[in-house]
Amino acid sequence: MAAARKVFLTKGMAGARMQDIADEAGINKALLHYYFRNKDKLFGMVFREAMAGFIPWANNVFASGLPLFEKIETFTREYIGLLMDNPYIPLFVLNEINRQPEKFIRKMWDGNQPTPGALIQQLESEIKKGLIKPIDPRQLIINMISMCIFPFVGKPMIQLVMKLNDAQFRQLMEQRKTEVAGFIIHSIRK
Amino acid sequence: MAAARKVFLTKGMAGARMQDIADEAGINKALLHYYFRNKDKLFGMVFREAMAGFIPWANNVFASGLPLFEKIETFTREYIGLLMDNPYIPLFVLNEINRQPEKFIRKMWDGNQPTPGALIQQLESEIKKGLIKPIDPRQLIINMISMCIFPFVGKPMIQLVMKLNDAQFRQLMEQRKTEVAGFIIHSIRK
DNA sequence: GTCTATAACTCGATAGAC
DNA sequence: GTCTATCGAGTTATAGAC
Repeated sequence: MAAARKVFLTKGMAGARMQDIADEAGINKALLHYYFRNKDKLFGMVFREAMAGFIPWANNVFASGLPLFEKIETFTREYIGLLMDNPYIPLFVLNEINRQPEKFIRKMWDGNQPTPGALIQQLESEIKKGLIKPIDPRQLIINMISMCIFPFVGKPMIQLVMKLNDAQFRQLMEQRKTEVAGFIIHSIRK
Repeated sequence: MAAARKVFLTKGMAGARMQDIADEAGINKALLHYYFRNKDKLFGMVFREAMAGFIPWANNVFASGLPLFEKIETFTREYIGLLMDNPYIPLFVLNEINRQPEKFIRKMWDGNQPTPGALIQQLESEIKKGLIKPIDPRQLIINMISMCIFPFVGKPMIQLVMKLNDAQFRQLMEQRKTEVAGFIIHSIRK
């Protein structure tokens, strides 16, 4: 499974070879098929595992009883931390969802959906009370998620354009753990 | 070329088949090879064309003499507009850069790089003068690009979670053309 | 469980007729 | 230029010995 994770995450479903995975695991193709039956099943396991590591976690933060600003700080800080440890997951997941939307909805979408509903209600409530500037809650959530995830999807491009080595990129992401929340809060605070 | 564009953009290099492209174009594989020699050359043309539509354009806006806030408004509004017309480009490009970084730098990186240098200097200057709140210019640029591009990379996920059909998603993006700049400017204005 | 050998199939690419 | 037919490499998957 560790070998499959590594190969699928970096090469995607279409680009990965069972031989690559077998080599990575130090076994041969036949044994790999013996364990996992076929490529589709193995891929499905890796994919579901990748989603499972993020969605329930995000739901917990969204549905937590934290005050708005603390919730935003917690989400961005911990989400970016999670992505620093799993930088290939976003591109992998987004890719496969885009390439096979029907299959994804049919087979992978198992009631464990991300539900930003609680956060949307919280935002609407605070706007109503006049505590923060008016903004479409959906736009704010898209902004927050974008700023957390995109740097990892665009990592090679960012490193190239800004001339950063891996250590420098890592430092920039470390900085983002607090910067992103600050950026959002500055924008909506009255 | 139109057929190749369509197939490569949606399926990627590894997932695309010459047969798919031939079918899409209404010809056969042999003729496709006759025109473009091989898959790699055809892919290269599509890829370079995809990059060429965005990078020189971004450079022009970055290097334009516009005042800071107008520059941000122009960039976000027009970039999102461009992406609404070419929604598959970002995931396609980011994917191939991630999968083959060496090949990309060697063959595709032809001196036509995006150069946010002018915008970085402008931000540093305005911060020094005390006209906007202090912020790392690199983080701000990453934030801006993230909020423009990510919604298109994550489109199927967003539509699923927020229960939006294509028309509703389009409307949300139309709204973003002004919302994103407003969000940024609120955050850095003193 | 683990291996070698190979079947069955897909896909890029070419040969050669028209 | 355009087609049919086919080659040859690479890939998933299985058969069968140990």
